[in-house]
Amino acid sequence: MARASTAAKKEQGKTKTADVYENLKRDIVSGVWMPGTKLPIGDLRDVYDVSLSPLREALSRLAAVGFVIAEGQRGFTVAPMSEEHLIDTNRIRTTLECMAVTESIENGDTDWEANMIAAFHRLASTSYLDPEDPSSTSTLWTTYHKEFHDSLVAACQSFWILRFRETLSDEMERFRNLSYGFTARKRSYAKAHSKKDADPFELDHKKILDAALARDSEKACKLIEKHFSKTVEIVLAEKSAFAEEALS
Amino acid sequence: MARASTAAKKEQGKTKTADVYENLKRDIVSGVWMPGTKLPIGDLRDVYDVSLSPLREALSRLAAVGFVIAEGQRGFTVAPMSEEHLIDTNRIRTTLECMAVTESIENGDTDWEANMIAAFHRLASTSYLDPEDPSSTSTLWTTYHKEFHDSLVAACQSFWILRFRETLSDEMERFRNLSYGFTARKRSYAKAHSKKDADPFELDHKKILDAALARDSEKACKLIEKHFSKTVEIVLAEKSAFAEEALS
DNA sequence: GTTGTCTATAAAATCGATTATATGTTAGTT
DNA sequence: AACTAACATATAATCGATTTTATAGACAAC
Repeated sequence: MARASTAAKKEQGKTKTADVYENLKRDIVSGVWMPGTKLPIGDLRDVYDVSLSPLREALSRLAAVGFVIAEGQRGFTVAPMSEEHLIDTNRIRTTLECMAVTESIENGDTDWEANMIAAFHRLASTSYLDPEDPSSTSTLWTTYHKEFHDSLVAACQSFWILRFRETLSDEMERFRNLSYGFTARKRSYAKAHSKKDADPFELDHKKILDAALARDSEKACKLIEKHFSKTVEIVLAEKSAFAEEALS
Repeated sequence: MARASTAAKKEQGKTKTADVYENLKRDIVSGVWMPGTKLPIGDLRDVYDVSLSPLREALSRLAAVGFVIAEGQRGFTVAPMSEEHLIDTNRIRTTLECMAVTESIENGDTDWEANMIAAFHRLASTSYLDPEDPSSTSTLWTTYHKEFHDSLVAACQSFWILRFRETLSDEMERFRNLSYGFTARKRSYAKAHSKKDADPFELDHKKILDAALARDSEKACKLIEKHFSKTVEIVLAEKSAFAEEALS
């Protein structure tokens, strides 16, 4: 069976449900639980070290969001992935993300600008590859990457756009993580560059940042669209883990 | 306390969680549980006649979708409503709905057309007002109304559009149900028309249907946008229940 | 050999009881 | 009177056990 990255790790004030939710989601997005795989609550209970109630609540939430499929009387399954689903996810994500930046650019104040610049700086200063394991992306980079993109849309006022957008961002991250294309790309990238170089997307991010600062929403949207479709192309470039049949 | 419309009513094959989910959602959308209201699990347990587990699972799902707010260690609350939220909901809903019809028009076959026509016919043949209580909308009309709009987008292939769109449709129904404007409108409508007349939106629906059948997506989008904003105007026309402070 | 039914087993769903956390109240201090 | 601390109460969150439902395997009938 797949080895879950996280067992018990409860922060203060949080509820166990919230913890399991985060851990489960992280493990699904990072591919510990593969698409289509059965999620036997008995096993999960042991792995995450909680009782059924918080576990099932977390699974229910994940099912409502779309990362998990809940079938009555037949338990939970990791949401499957496919090429069509990738295309769909990227398409809707792009649309929503463009709406989000556009609004963000309209509403953003100086603090918003400052936070974007700060987020970009953190991202640009972080090694793309994990120093310990140059075949995988640094978790810190992943965090900062997410935070940078979040900072772009932080001034968007729309409750629903932000909510939907986040779901789709996470789903795209799952595709990235399960993509052989990305893995292969990272290997060759590691060979070409020595150590703590800039990441291969840094130029993209810089351009997007500049467009946002220039309040040029049209340009920002176009750049984001390109940035996103580049990702899709890499994912599609090689057969990917999400295309395999689910194994138990 | 508010009187929940439904107690136990379990269909065969379904899980209790799914039942409570549906009943709770219906009661929230129909205003039995008002926006901002606390949802004490102990009380709900009695009202819906289930134990904590399925109840909390249902609440978790509702929280993930956005109809309920879950605060760690402080339980569940009905999602609040406001004018801004109404505007936002309608705006995003309109965008998604237009994408959905456009795609549906691209992909729809003769069956799709037939189902739309059938759904429209059912809707047009149903009295808008409840014969028993002419101050409220007939539940049958509400069902057929939803089914008609669903039929329009039924040929849309996008998983995410359909999913998000449904959430927003339900949220808009909640606004309609809690709107004094709609209530007032229904009263005057009941006076003007005698009995089983066509509903006030029938012309709108007919136009939208025709545009869809003519495969004119641009026109369909415009009509839908108008149709939706008419609803928003009515809701905003008078002070509404969702604008009141939540009472226990 | 295939199909169908029954049984045994495993898994999911649900319950009632327990524990942990928050909230409200009272008493004590300045 | 205002503030704080300790307690009591109410509510939420969690657990372990029970019940229900699905699934796999054996056996019988055709």
